Amino acid sequence: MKEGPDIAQVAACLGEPARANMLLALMSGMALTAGELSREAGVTPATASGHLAKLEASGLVVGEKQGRHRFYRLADPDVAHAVEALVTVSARLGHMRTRPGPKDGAMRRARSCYDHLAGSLAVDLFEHWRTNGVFGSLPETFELTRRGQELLSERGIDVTALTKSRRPLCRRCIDWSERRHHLGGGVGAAILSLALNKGWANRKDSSRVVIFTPGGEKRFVAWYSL
Amino acid sequence: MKEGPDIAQVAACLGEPARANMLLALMSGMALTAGELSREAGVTPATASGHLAKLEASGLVVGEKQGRHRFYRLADPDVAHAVEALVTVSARLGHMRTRPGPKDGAMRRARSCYDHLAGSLAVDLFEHWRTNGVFGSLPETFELTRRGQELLSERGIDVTALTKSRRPLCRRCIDWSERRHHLGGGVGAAILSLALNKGWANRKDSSRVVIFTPGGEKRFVAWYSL
DNA sequence: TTCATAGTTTGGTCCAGACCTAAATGTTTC
DNA sequence: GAAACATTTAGGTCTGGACCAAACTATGAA
Repeated sequence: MKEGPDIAQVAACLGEPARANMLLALMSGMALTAGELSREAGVTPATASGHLAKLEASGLVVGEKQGRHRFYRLADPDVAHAVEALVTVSARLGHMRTRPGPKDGAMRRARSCYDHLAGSLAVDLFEHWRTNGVFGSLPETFELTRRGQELLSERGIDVTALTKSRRPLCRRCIDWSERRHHLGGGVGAAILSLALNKGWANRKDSSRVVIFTPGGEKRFVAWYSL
Repeated sequence: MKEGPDIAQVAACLGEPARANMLLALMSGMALTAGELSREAGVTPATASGHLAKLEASGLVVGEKQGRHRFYRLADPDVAHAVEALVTVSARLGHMRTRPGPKDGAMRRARSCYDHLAGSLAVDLFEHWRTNGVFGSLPETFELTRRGQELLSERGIDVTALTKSRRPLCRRCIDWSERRHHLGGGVGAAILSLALNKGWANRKDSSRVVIFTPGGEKRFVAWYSL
């Protein structure tokens, strides 16, 4: 009848409290089992199974069987981006379910966005690298300059390995607390896992907050500074 | 009970075909009356009125009374951004609302989007002018550069008359088939009517398809080329 | 004034789909 | 093997909400 994609089908999937809760839980980037997601959503495993089948059929999540578990994760960064956009709208409209609390500050400072780092810390990093010529021009997805490649390699990120993946190396991603861009894509993901591996930061379980230790934050800033 | 904004409430609003169609119609940035939106959505005015009340209560659209009409428009750019993100996801998943038909090719080439031109031809024009400095910066609505004003006047568009109207001179408008921008606003409308008046193109009745004659299309491209 | 048009409210029908329990299917551990 | 756990399927209930017709309100036109 009309031109254009059928956004209602996708939106309807998101517009169900149980499914929305599952997707928000998956926004941390971690794959979760069907059981964990059913608890997250507050429904029985049977109901959750139905929801997950629907989400998978719509292409919003992908499931992978592993032993007697089945792990689900967001299908791709576009989905995460859409969820973030909805979060932005509903946050702006004051449909918050929690009041701003102590955790909120930490959330604004650093959190995971899908599988990379978001928050003011991540925005600072992006800004610093951008003004220092690490990236070329900046469309939605983009590449590293030669200088950028060297800098990252020196800092322990295996750029050539990342290049082999089909995933874009760098992607700009809007940060909803800062309203500016931070770095996503393969490099963004590598940075978050590096910070976690070095012990500079830890995920707060079952939440998107990433907590940097006092020393860890200093070392992280030193690490990315040029 | 969980942290975070209540995305389900907003998503549920979008997850209803009638409401989704209304929002997509509003993505052009133009304010539309309740009646136009009811037709766009394919429901009776009564039903549409209920939907619009819901959309307004959720803060996705704002309505403004003007005489015996009531004009609705998207509440703010964040809403447009969320809709775009959903379009991206659903387009990638191939959940298109159209079935490919013979008309589809013509439709993709040129059609009317309210009162201005959309489709690949319109996107090309916009792209060409943009890269040649006809416009300044490009927020939602924007102005012509001095150069742009001269170019349009030379080409038979009375810019000073358009300036007098309250309507924005230029407006970028998302093109559904191309997923890029084309030109709306007063100038966009003037271009379409110029093409029709010169006999380069005709509207196919009761459809949005605009058919350029073979010679007309050549002359149109020559007309806008710099 | 009276008529026409735009929009909303009301009342009622009807169906999609969210939910549960119970039972079936798989997988790992003992 | 059997027992424990994870997940899916089957069957059935029940509610939210999408829809329309008709009545009502408000504005503009004749």
